[in-house]
Amino acid sequence: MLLTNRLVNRRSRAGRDTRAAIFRAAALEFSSRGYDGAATERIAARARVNKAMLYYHFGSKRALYLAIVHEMIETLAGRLRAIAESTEPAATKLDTWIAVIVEEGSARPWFPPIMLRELASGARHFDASVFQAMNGVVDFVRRIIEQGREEGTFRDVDPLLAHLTIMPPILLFLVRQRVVASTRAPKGVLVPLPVNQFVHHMQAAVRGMLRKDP
Amino acid sequence: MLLTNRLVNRRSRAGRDTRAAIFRAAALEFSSRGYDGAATERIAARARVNKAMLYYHFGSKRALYLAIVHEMIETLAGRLRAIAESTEPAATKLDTWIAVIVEEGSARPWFPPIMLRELASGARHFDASVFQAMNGVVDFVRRIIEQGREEGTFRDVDPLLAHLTIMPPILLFLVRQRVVASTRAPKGVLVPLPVNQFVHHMQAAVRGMLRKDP
DNA sequence: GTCTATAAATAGATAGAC
DNA sequence: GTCTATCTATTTATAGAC
Repeated sequence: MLLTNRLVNRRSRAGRDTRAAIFRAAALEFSSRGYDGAATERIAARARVNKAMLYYHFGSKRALYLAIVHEMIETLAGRLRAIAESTEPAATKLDTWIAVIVEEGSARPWFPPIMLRELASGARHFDASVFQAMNGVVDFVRRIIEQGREEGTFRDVDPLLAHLTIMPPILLFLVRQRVVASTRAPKGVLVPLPVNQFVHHMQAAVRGMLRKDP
Repeated sequence: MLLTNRLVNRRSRAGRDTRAAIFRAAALEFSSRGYDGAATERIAARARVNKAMLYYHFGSKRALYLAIVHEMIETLAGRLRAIAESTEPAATKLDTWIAVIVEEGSARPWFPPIMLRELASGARHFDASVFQAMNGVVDFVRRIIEQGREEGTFRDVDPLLAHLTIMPPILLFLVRQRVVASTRAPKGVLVPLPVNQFVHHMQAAVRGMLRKDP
């Protein structure tokens, strides 16, 4: 009786902590090794629990992976939707758009590597809801470009092509940042670049891509 | 004695054919599954030879992988060097630059996925000579931008940032093309895009990024 | 050069005690 | 909820016949 008081919504405090530890450990393991390269053994070790806990809390390696992917995709898509639906000028929206992707990708260091690897493998481990979120994001780009054209500041650019020009450099920059951070005496392609400088560069590049006159 | 006539430079005709078959099969397997996900068993099956042949011809899974990476990086770096060293105007060089990356990436369908996955994992399986080739490529970009500034057509853009804006969209576009090709009733992020349209878009976007006026 | 057979290690997943 | 122990399949790699 007293024991059940320690249960909160079918899951104990310790249970939620363990689940969160596994989630984070798995995110890092998947991000540095990829789905196939990730070992449930190493995930458990990183989370300082036993391998069996992983199956108790998530059911399978695949389900654990999808939990991580869903969380990151839906968080980002939610923030990008808010930008598209705000009342700013289109040009300002795109500046924020870039800053937010960099921000969310930095807050979840596992996001860029996982996303890149999935795209490289034809999104082999994604499910329908992930594609739905991705399609939503392209639709937000479409709406922003349409707004910019109505405001007379943007030229006609295919939204998918625009998206394919904005997102990849950010993902690659962020994975590069992490390689740079763990490299001593970096040079060449691995010289450090401040995040702010990159954001400003991307904002300028995207303005150049959509500018009406040239 | 008659038998040795069939040997060519220490390797028989059949030996070279087998080696090439393994090379190609491995490139496709690595590209769709990644280094860890790739199985030597499946590579051998794709090449229609026995698994032991892979070790006879290449020594190890890692050596086989590096042979593929070296071939693709050095071929591309060679062509990009030729562009940088040509006598065209800088703006023309960048148009060709983009077209050539798309061309080489299309000729070697395994190139974009392998490259993306390596970057996602911090180039874990690369060796020093690969980094050297990558550094060379950034240096070619630097020279082209300097030329454009001397010609008075380019503004001052960090060569590494420029490279990080040009290469990633191309890699992502090419992996996307292959997903699209194997998807029926594609929509949203998976609608087909003609390669020519993408190349023109990228050329315009890069011109916009480097244009002097603003 | 090419094969079959197999060694040795490691993977994902589960049973069952507590 | 958490653990130890273990099952089964698959992995990279090699030995040895031809």
